[in-house]
Amino acid sequence: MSSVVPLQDLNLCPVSSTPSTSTAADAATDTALRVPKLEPVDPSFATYLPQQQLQLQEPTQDALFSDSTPELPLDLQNAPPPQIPDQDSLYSEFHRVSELFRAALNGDIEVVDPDSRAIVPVSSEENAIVVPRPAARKKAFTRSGELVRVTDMSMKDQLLFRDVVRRTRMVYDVIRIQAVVEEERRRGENLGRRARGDLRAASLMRERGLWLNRDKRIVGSIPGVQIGDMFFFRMELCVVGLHGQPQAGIDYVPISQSSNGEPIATSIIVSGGYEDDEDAGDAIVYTGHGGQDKLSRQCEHQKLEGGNLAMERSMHYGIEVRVIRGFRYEGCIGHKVYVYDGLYKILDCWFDVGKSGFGVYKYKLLRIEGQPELGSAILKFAQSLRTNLLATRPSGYVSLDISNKKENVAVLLFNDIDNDHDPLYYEYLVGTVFPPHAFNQTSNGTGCDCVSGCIESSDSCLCAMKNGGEFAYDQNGILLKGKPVIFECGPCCACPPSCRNRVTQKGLRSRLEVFRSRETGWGVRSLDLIQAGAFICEYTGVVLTREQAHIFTMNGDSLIYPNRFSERWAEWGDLSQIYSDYARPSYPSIPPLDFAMDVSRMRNVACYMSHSSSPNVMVQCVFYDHNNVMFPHLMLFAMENIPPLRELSLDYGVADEWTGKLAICN
DNA sequence: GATTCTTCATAGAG
DNA sequence: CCTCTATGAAGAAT
Repeated sequence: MSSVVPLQDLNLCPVSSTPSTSTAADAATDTALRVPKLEPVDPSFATYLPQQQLQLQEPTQDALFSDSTPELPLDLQNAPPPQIPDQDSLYSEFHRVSELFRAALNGDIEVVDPDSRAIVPVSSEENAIVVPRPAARKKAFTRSGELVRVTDMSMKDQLLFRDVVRRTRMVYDVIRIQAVVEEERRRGENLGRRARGDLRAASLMRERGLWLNRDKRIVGSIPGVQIGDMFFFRMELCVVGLHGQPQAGIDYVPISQSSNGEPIATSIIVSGGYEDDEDAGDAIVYTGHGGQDKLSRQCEHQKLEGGNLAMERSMHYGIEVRVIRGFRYEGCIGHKVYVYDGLYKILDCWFDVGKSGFGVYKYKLLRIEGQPELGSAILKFAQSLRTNLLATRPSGYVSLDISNKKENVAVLLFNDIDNDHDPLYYEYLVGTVFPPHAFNQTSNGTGCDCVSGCIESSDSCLCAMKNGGEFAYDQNGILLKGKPVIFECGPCCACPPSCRNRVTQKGLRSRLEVFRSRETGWGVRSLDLIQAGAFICEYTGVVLTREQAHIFTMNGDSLIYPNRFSERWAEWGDLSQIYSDYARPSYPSIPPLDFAMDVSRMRNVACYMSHSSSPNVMVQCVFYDHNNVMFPHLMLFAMENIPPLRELSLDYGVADEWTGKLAICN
């Protein structure tokens, strides 16, 4: 069970800032010692929790946002008083998300605390006439200043919050990408400033009350955000609640909202914006803000105010700070990536003369021990692997390409824990082998005739029509929306290979590595950062019809049954609840998958992926070389940003004790 | 409350 | 590569 530790009484008991090697949990205990009035966890919370979990057991994207979603009432000041008991001690973010789901699932909308930005009923007439006043909105959207620390998360809680965060980020990403696509479609291919999808997504989600963790100011880790998680935009950090400032480097509770009149820092971004920073990973010397001109040149002395004072106060009270690092990163959208690196203690603070000759405040931070490995260090390590593999990791590589150049990117085989070389003994299968009659359909001859490339705005592209009048991918090959099936352009199309509607047929793009682990046997990870919605690889095998599978002599568990994969694509990209006027085209569907795949002799990377009930990879059915709806390609896409060297996982859709991978590969 | 100020963004142009 | 500029949004301060 989770509990919330209020920090509001911290002014009563200042604490000397001794260097600490404690963990976050220890830190909570420290606070408990310091704060005489530690509020007990609300008993009602205990009964609340299981209910919450029940609510979330069958979450669908549709359920997340009901049609009757959230228009805020015009005048929040006159709104009825909150009906929520014990609002102070309840972890209200938990509550708010629960209410979203409850309302969406039952259609039964309750009045909830308007300050929590949960669903509030509004009559339809009001809704129709009124444009909400900005002022009213502003008030409703302000962040709380109440400091809490979330401790004692059970495994169930962690999975729950992980899922909430994952889906929130998925919505953010999809709005962001679609905003850019729409903007381009509207303007045609004309020049002009590109739409800021990152801003658009954030503001839209803000209107809908979908920003997380605004009801409390969380000290320490954010539920559902893991060390090493990667983000491409500062606004996304705001949406998740990891760092609430869209530009500023220090996030803090301001004096005006602080219970004791002192500002308290909760998170910082280390992004190289100040020349006096010194970043050694576990230890950081961080520069305060201020004193810069418009060109980011230090031109005057910094003052001990705002975030600078907040940092000093956090040090004084021994409050840990989240650290997010920003890097330039080629090959990703925006060319910048932000990595959550965990919690740091502020050990020291002093006023120093910076390189510019002007005075700056400096803060010595040390990473709290006992946390998972530094995400940014892994990123750098992976970068080094990509440029100089064997120098970086001299031993452990069993093969530098198990595909034998069949894939356009080498697939590595790594094992540094035992002598198992198993994956070497299978023939590498780049594409699924379908039975010959799969290609004998009359519909095979259909393709589009967009000689100069497919443009979906024109009605002439047959392939766009087949996909419900739109393409499945953006210009970077990112999946916009999961569908029962996707038709890419194929050999019968007149469009060039550069056509936007050809993605999975081009094969691997990221450097994958099959690796041996003590926990999960063989697994798969990537040396490259994989963006959410990106194509990863096909799940290949030799297709057997039901009859063939039946007479097949082998043990049935060694076959892959594609209809068992859980249909995660349905969670990806459905925004019909965000845009109320969103026209949902009717997508073609296909009959239930009725074939098995033999991977006993020929296989590719995919079958080494581990099973997870909260996977980061999903299956999407795709056609490109034939149109026989009985036999789609099983294409794997990233469901979230997958950091380099993090294990890929699939929901095989079976009971946890049965994993396809284990049955097949071990 | 409304307005001003600040800010370790972003995208594109030169 | 770099440097510069326009646009932008949130939150803190006033």
